[in-house]
Amino acid sequence: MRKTTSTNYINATKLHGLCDAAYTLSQLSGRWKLTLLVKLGEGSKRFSELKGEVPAITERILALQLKELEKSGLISKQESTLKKKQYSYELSPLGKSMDQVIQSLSAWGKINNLQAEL
Amino acid sequence: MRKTTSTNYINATKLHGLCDAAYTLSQLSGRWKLTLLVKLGEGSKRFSELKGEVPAITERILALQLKELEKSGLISKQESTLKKKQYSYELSPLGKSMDQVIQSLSAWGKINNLQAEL
DNA sequence: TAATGAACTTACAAAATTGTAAGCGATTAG
DNA sequence: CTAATCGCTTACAATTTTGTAAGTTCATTA
Repeated sequence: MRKTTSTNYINATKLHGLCDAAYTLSQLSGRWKLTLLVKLGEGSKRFSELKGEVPAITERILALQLKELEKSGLISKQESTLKKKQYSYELSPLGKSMDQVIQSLSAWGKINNLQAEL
Repeated sequence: MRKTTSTNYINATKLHGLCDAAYTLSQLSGRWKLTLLVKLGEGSKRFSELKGEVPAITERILALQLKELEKSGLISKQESTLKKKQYSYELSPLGKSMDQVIQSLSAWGKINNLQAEL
């Protein structure tokens, strides 16, 4: 939980007021969020599928990041109509509207991320 | 300084290997970096000008973020030809190549950052 | 019905980032 | 010559993020 009285928190808020780009970035901040959005861009997936596609993430962090993405409205969680207690995650319309942003980020990375040549 | 043996560090590296977008994001991570790039997109500026335009940042953090941006090659630091010990910062070609990314981030924020309506 | 697996949660610890306060050397203004 | 300003740096503390390890609940499988 964040302390809403800390300078840190207050600064973040101020920043979002004066820089739209920084606001967008804040919605994506968290080690794995962007990658999760990319994966969910391929279609809806279950918790364990995501865990499988991003092996290094721990269950705790995966749950945490999914919850935050849900809270910011970028993804939604659905319960299967067939089986109870079986969920899947998918991009919400807001999440889909990030498409252009994600494309740009990927494109720049593709050109400049030399490490990815491995 | 980052500990290159920590799981945290190793995970970041792995992630950049499997997601270009995440790599790009990592170049922008740091509370104020993106906003500094936006400001420098308007033209080259001096340390104190940047401090003036982003009041909440402290000198320590400003120096830190500028140094990191320089190290990742997104900006460059020039000494004035007229006066010694007077520097200015500007976007490097690599920094300018971020233009499309920054545009997307700004555009999405403009639409979705309700807080900016203040 | 006991065992298994999915999707988490909890308590804790380590690491990373950000902020506070003060100071310092060079240069410039007075 | 002296004081003020610029562009930092240092030592330290608070905050935030990320990871470890273990446990829980419900539902399906054997």
